[in-house]
Parts: sequence; C-alpha cells; structure tokens
Amino acid sequence: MRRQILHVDMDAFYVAVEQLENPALLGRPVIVGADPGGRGVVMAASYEARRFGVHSAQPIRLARRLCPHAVFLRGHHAKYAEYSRRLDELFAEFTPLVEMVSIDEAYLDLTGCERLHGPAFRAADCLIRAIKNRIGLNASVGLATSHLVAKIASDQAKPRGLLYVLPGYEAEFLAPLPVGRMPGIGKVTEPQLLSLGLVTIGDLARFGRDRLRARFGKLGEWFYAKSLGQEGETDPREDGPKSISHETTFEEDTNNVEELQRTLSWLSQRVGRRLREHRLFARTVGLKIRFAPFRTITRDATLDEPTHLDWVIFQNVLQLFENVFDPGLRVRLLGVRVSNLEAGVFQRRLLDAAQTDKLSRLAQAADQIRSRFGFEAVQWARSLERGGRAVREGVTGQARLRPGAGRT
DNA sequence: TCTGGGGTCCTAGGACCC
DNA sequence: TCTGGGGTCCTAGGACCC
Repeated sequence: MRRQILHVDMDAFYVAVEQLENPALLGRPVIVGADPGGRGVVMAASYEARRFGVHSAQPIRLARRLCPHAVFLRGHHAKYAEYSRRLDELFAEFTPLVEMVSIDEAYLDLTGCERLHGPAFRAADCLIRAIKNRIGLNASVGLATSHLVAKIASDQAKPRGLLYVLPGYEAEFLAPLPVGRMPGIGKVTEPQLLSLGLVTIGDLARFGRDRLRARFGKLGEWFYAKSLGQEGETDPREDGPKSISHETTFEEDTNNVEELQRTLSWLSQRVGRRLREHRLFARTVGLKIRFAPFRTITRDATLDEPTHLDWVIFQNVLQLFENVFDPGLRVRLLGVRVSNLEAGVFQRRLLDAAQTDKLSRLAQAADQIRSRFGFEAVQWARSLERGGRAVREGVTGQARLRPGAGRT
C-alpha cells in the first residue's frame, strides 16, 4: 500500500497565539522573543514584521532596528504548550498515528484512512479547516508519500496552504528547489554544495551517490537518497529524553567567580529537578562555557554511579569548571547538561547509602515545595548568597577525573 | 547586528581490552 | 617484540532543527 504522510506546520505559531488572544495585534508587525534591548533573539515574527527583514533566530536588537514600530512581546511558553496539546488532540481524531515533532509541527500517517476520510487531500483540507474553526489558528499542510517530501511541501505551501505531491512525482517536485530547502542542509553545508556548483536538489541527484559520498561521507549518501525523495529507514524513536540541559547567557560578560558558581548551582538544581520529574538518573554530567569572544567549550565527566541529585551534579560541574576557568577570560554563557540517562534504581555503595538517601529526600521535599510555590521558593544558600565555599565531602557519585585532565 | 535555549545526531581520536 | 586489529567506552566539538 502506498503511504500517505501529512505534515502540518503552524504559521508563525507563537505570534498567531498572541494575536488570537489579543485581536488588537492582528495585521500589525508583532515580534515574540527576548527583551528587545538585551542579548536574545527573535523566536517568531508575524508576516507583517517579516516584510522588514525580521526572521526567527535573528538577534533581537537587529530586529528592533529593522522594525522599530513592531510590537515586541516576551514568549509565554506554557500557553503555547497548551495550544500544542490541543492540536495534538485534534490530530488524534484523524489518525492514531500522530507524531508531534516539535511544539507546532506534526506528522500524521493517513495510510489506509481513505475509508474513513475519503481521499487524503480531502482529509488534509478538513484538517486545516478544523484547526481554523476549532482552535483559531492557521496551518500549512504538505501531503506526500514520505515524511521528507511532506515536510518540504508544507514549507512550500506556507502560509495557509495545502500542497499535495502526487505519488511518483517526488523527484520532479524536489528537483528545482534550492539545496537549502532540504532539512539537514544548513548555513555551513549549503555554501559547500554551492561551491561545487550544486544549486538545486536536482543537481544533487545528478551529481550522483558516489561523488556525494566521497565528499560528505554518510551525510552525502543521505543527500542523494533525499534528493530523489526516498525515505531513510524510519527510526523506531524510542521515547524519553537523551539529555537534559539548562543554560543561561549573562546580560554582561563576567569573570566574577562567585557569580559564576552561583549560576552553576542554580542550573544544577534546575537540571536535577527535571531529571527527577522524568524519574531518570544520569551517568554523565557536562559543563558548557561560552567565553566573551563566542568561543564555546564543553567538558564531560562520567560518574561511578548514576545520580538524580542536584548536589552531585553541582559538585561535578564545579570540578569541571575549576579545571578550565581562567580569570583572565570573561564568560558569556554557562550551561549544565546531563546525559547517559537511565531509568530506575541503581546499586549504591553501602557506606554512602544513608547520606544519599538523605539528599534524595531533601531534593524531593524541595520539589514538592516548588510544585506549589514555584522554582524560586527553595534555593541552596549557594545560589542566593555571595561568596561562601560549599562543603565538599563524602558525596557519592563524584566523578573520578582521568589522569592528566588538568588540575593539580 | 554581535549571535537564545533546548534538544538530536555525527565524527574523530585516545584509552583500554582481548 | 618495533608492532595487528577489532570492539567499546569516553570525551570534545560541531552541524542542524525549532
């Protein structure tokens, strides 16, 4: 049976939600993003703002310069997540095979649904109307025999469009499009392809599998298959996160050690809390530092045994930090990440069990308070006060640092 | 115009083991 | 011993996506 994959993509999602809740914003240039005077970027721009050259991921200060009369709004993530949940519910009425791939985007597998909905393009039309009538938002839809072609089609259809690529015409549809339209070809790869004279997706197909592989390795093989509209093997996508991270950019670059350590403490607590929410333990703890000239480094430490404790995360991150911190360099961003995640309980060393239990109960008590009063309700002294060295003794799960990893 | 935050996946080299 | 090769784990960095 021929597959029928539908890709739904909401038009200017964050902005559209804001306009729905405040109709006075309709028809105006609206920009959702960070503080327009700060160091953030644009998260979404209305089509009216886009006419001035504003686009997502653009530095927000530039957006303000390009379109000073725009309405600037800070994002409301919880609100967008709620709309996303409602969309998911609506999609589930069309098929049980729904895959939300981001907050405003989903694939619906309509294969074999003709008896229920009629031809797939009619179902797609129904879907667009249902989203408009019942939720109030505009969506664009691509319909094709593969995820990749459906996604590119919905992109071509924007805004408020429906594009159906007939079975057998995938390669013809893709051929004239610029290589940059292909998901996976970004601002680094695109110029490399252009320098080889490969301008359109059709050029990729003609260049051939062998030469693409020679230049780009495994990626090249992907490019070739995709240029013909062929689907890679559909990955089973086992659920659950593979990593959890939090990071923050300072309003001003800093080399103040106390401030940096407080920030690491805060980030460790946020990460620990999310870890416990997912009922996961992490075996690897990572630090990310971006220095003032936008040079970024990362450092990882793998623990003897997995943890879900803020304190253990923090101690290890602190160790990594001390290994690389240079007071002569100002820091722009700090991040804390955990990976190598495992479900369930782990074997504890007997001697440390009592203390680990105590810390675990403490963390859980803090989580409970936070669920009632917000994350800020409970903090370690470390992330509130200036100065003060943390006590560092007998914490289980401390990473053994590899010989030669620095630090005398 | 100096460039967010939260993720995923891939590559490549070194350690270490057999 | 002047030298192998496969497999796995770990780390660092980077491209890319929304």
